[in-house]
Amino acid sequence: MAVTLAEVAARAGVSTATVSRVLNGNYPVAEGTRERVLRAVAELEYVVNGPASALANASSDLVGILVNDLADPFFGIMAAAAQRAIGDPGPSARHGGPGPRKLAVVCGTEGSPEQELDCLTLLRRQRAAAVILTGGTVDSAVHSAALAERLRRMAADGTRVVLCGRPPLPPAGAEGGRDRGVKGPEGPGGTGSGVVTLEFDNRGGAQALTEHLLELGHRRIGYLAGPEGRTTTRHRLEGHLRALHGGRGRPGDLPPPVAHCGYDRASGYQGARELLGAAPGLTAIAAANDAVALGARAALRERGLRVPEDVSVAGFDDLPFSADAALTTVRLPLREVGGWAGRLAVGHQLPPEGGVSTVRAELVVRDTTAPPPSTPPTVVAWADG
Amino acid sequence: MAVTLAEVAARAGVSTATVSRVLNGNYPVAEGTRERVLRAVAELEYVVNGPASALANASSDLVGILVNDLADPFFGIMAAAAQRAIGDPGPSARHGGPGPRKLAVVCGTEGSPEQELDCLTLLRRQRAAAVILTGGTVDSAVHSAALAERLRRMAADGTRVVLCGRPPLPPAGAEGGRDRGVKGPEGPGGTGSGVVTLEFDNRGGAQALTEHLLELGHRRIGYLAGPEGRTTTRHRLEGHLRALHGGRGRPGDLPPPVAHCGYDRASGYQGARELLGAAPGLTAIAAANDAVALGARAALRERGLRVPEDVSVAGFDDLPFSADAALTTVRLPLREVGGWAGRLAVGHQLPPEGGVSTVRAELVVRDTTAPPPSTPPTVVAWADG
DNA sequence: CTGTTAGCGCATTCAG
DNA sequence: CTGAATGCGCTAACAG
Repeated sequence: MAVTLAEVAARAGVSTATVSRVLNGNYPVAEGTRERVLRAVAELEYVVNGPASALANASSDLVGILVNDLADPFFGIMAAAAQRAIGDPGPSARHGGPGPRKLAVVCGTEGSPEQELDCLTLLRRQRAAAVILTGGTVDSAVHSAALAERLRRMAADGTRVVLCGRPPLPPAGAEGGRDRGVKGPEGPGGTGSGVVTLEFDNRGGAQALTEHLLELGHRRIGYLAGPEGRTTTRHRLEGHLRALHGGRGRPGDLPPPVAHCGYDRASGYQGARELLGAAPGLTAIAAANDAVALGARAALRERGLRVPEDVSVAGFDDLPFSADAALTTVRLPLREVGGWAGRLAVGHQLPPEGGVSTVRAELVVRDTTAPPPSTPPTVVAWADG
Repeated sequence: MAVTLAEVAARAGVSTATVSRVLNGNYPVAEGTRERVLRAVAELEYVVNGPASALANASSDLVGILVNDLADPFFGIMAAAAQRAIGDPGPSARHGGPGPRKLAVVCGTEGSPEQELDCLTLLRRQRAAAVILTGGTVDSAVHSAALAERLRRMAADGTRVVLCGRPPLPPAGAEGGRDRGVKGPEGPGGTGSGVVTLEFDNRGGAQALTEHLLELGHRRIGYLAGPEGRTTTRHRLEGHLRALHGGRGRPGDLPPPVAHCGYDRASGYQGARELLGAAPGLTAIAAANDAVALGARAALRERGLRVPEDVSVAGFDDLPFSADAALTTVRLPLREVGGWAGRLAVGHQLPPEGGVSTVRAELVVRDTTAPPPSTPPTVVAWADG
């Protein structure tokens, strides 16, 4: 059904071994022979059979990138950067040959642990060379133990595993299953498991943001957290609370107003309405991400509140549209980290010491935050229930 | 390095063939045997070797989804829907077994023909079961001929090919290369090439939108087209011009104000400034997509123009954030079409008659369009050059 | 119902 | 430098 190595060999008047050698460029071949082979390849429009090749040398050239939400630019940006880095020939492009370029593929998991595991299984089947898991995950001990187990096994089998924007795996701990005799040459030592982690400093970023709000003079700050039970949500919330309790702005006795919602704009809109209903005196709202912040801002404006004159609003991530909206937020170098993850996945770059690196988040102050009004803002009733 | 079928067979006390049979569930196996095998599989945590399997039956369970921009929700939404449809067991899930679930992977091409071709090569190598190409492409005869050639070859080799939100392939035409003897059993007849197309009615949508503007009374309508040389850009622009020239609103002698820009929000912001500079009397701006429209709106507001009181603004696509922004736009059922494409790719659904289906675009009127002001809007100077 | 036997297309020893 | 031979892990005929 498709041209094979043998046909090329026949056309070039050589053996399959020779063709294989020129194609892989990892073995000396006479120039003349080489040319004839290349010509035959071109004429026949030969394309290597990936599966056969993968079978023969026990590994494919495919790298999986797992994302929680394909439609969210937060993931899109990282995935695109990682993919670009992976497609890149890399520094080791010594031979003129095209080299074994990898195919980076992204899979959406909808943030569900089950789908994440499923996806890993499918990639494992394909003997993927590496997998990159992006973004936070469900904040559950059993899930993370299962996932860690699985990831460690893959790493031990030679698949490179990189966590990107996700906390490190929990320690091997607990029921460390029997070693099934199979004990191949343990891969790169280093971090104990071969899994490398590029973690975001979500706590630090959120803390810095809330501190900024406190410094401006805000004392009653609402927080729109993301969906409950996710690591990113929790870490950012922790940072927020730490700022509240640690800084000068001890906000009295009232518990800090917090509402959970989704990570999308519509959720932010809804969440802001709840928050205002429950805690009317707010002069600022910090959100778990930019989309939520923008939704909140829309809700505020609808209620007749000006941003930032009456109420300040801030987000997290600094996605492209946030700059355009002049949103105060916390910048995460998504593109850079994605590229880094990609390079790690294909071995173009060495992992950080200890296998874990924490990526700093940087406060970006723009136009949606300002000192609170001297008199509490006037609030009109909602248009509807 | 990994558990193989043979090991499972040994553990279960059966032959490899039997194990293969229970795993594929496509052949009768005694209940007792079946159980033993399944147990062995579980105990050994066996995972099929994809490449080996693909090699043995000349096709893998992988489906490629090509998108122009991973970070753009326009593609994200379609890709996510397609992926979901592909992961779905489908209507033919007769056996309780997990069945041959497909792995849908998305690859970003940055809209570049070269990368698109590269990506197809890599997928071809993997013997992908199907590929879905989403979104418009470069509007060049040579590129589309090359791509068509390639796609037809893949289709002939048994790969299912579906075009999603992209115009149909040009006819086999011109230099229809010699048939290299290889003439496998021609796939599904129908459209001649086996390539199925789900096309968006970009012209019709754009036309309807501009007609809406004309009906409101606008006579001087600016158009923010997307990047030059792309099919989507051209089709939408054509629809706009058709409305202008065909309808009641013959806009006098002046050529319609059109500016090209990128597909992102920042481009829309920039483009709107250009447009206003070149054609000051505008009372409405139609944009190639929602992101551009929102960028334009930001530029207008910055200039002190109210939307829609002074100037109307409209987009295209109806992405989620547009509803929240109350943007008048043209709705494309991205999720639905993506799902459809996914089902076509895995054969869960039959292709449309003739292999081509045009998906209607629907005008969605919201709050950013209104009749033009009775007196031309007052325009203040830009803050900077 | 189940075991045996061939390849699938390629990379790689091992000889020349 | 090159060719012949072997096996990767699995599926698909064929026998039993």
